[in-house]
Amino acid sequence: MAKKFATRKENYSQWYNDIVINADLAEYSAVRGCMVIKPYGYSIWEEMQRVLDKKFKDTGHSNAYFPLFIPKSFFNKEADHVEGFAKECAVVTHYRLKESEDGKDLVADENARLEEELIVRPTSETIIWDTYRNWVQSYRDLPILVNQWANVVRWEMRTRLFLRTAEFLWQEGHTAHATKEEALEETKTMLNVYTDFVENWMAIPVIQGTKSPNERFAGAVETYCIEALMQDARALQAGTSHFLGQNFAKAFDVKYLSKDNKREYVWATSWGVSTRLMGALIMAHSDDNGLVIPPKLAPIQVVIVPIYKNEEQFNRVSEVANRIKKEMQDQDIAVKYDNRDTQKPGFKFSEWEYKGVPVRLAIGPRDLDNQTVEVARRDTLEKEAYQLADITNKVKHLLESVQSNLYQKALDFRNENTHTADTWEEFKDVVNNKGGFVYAHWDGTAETEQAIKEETKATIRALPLDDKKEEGKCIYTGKPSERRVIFAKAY
RNA sequence: CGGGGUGUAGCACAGCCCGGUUAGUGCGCUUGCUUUGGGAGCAAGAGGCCGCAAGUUCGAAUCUUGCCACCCCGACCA
Repeated sequence: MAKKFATRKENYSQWYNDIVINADLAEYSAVRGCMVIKPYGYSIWEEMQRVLDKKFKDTGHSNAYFPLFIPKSFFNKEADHVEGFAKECAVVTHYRLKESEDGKDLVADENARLEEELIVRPTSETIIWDTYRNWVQSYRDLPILVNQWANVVRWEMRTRLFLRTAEFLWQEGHTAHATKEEALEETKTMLNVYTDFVENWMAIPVIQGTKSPNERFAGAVETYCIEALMQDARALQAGTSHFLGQNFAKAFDVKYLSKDNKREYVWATSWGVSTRLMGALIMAHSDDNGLVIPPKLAPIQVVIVPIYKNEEQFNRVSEVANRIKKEMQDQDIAVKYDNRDTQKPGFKFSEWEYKGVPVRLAIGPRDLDNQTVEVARRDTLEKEAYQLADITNKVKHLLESVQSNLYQKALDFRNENTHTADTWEEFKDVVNNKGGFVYAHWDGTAETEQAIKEETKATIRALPLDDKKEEGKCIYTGKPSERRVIFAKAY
């Protein structure tokens, strides 16, 4: 009998938590709001990093590393930026501990107070732009195309594994350009990199758009985003790419001398994705049997489970299993032969299924006699006996098929959960009873957006990039509108 | 920061109201035998500052006070 975990229908957030914990992805730590990412979970993140890092480098970027700590005064320099992040900053005030009076405890040494307090970075724009000032003098120094892989801290009140934790891992790209056009192009290039990654590796369809002023990154002129839909019909922002204009260049006085010998402020972008993508991966594909990982990001793509009654059988099965393993490794398939003799086959089936391994092979005495392998695919749970001959190629195609099937399923789901609304009543009905993305007219004001949010909890997820102009009336105020925007309840 | 809840074995919990032998149950763990094509069975074991501190009492997991931590629901957010 299978162990009982929550199903999506019963309790969606419990289902999510069960998967994170029982698939061995992460666990709560001793530190409030912070998690331990366990080896299996981290290996998925490493796959994401590997793919993204290559894409960044292929588009001309280099990695660098900037400090974890940021002098408090840096934060004051860009007004919107401070306002956006001040409420969730961790502050370092002392640099030494000492024994307390009663000798039972350690306390911050009041004689070791920092002259200037340090902020633990919630994002690195300020420290980076303070640094870039020294890197830029001439147009010949531009562009600067730098990315950093780092941890950041945002002191959240309520946290959820991967989706929102006080500390999280991410990458942040920070670029500097001579012209506005070039910076804008960079912003869009990186949005496309993210789109390509999320759609073709994570197998999650996304909508590209820009953010409304309310949802825009603190300090950005324009925020581009990709929005994905989870299985509970809530939206999740999967990545953002910001056009920062000259805001940070002005705040940190970063100027260059142009060809015609004029002092000009540089133009900036920043862009990032975080371990939150792990949450997206889980919620987009997994089912009531556990995690489902798209093959292109699976740390283990194929697991081989031997079935045997005695040592003699085990040896014969292992011989075949090891041969298949070697053959697959030569074809760059990540394969694991689970030859533990401490667990039974049924246990292994369940375990690997719960951990989302895309393809499972089982080999037992019957297969040896018939020259077959039992092949099970995780996405559909279908099992089929394959002839042993040419198994590697067949599995390779199967992996491709799983990958595209997952994408198609996610796309179908999104299409089924995308609606339009033309009146306020209709809008409320869709948001409350159906969920999903709702295309609706909006008068373009922050007040209306705020009011809609307060009454329905739905926010504007994106002003889609590929939309067509369409005359209409704002669902809330009835004022004229030129286009539909996408509303949804979001993570 | 508001409202609610919980701290007892690695995990999930019972016991507390109504104080009284050696603090239990399930899962997990160890050992042995039998098993092995979808989470095995039987038997024998190991494992506890009952969140912390003080108080009441002959006696506290249980009653009182204080503290701490975490979880859930709201406001804020990638």
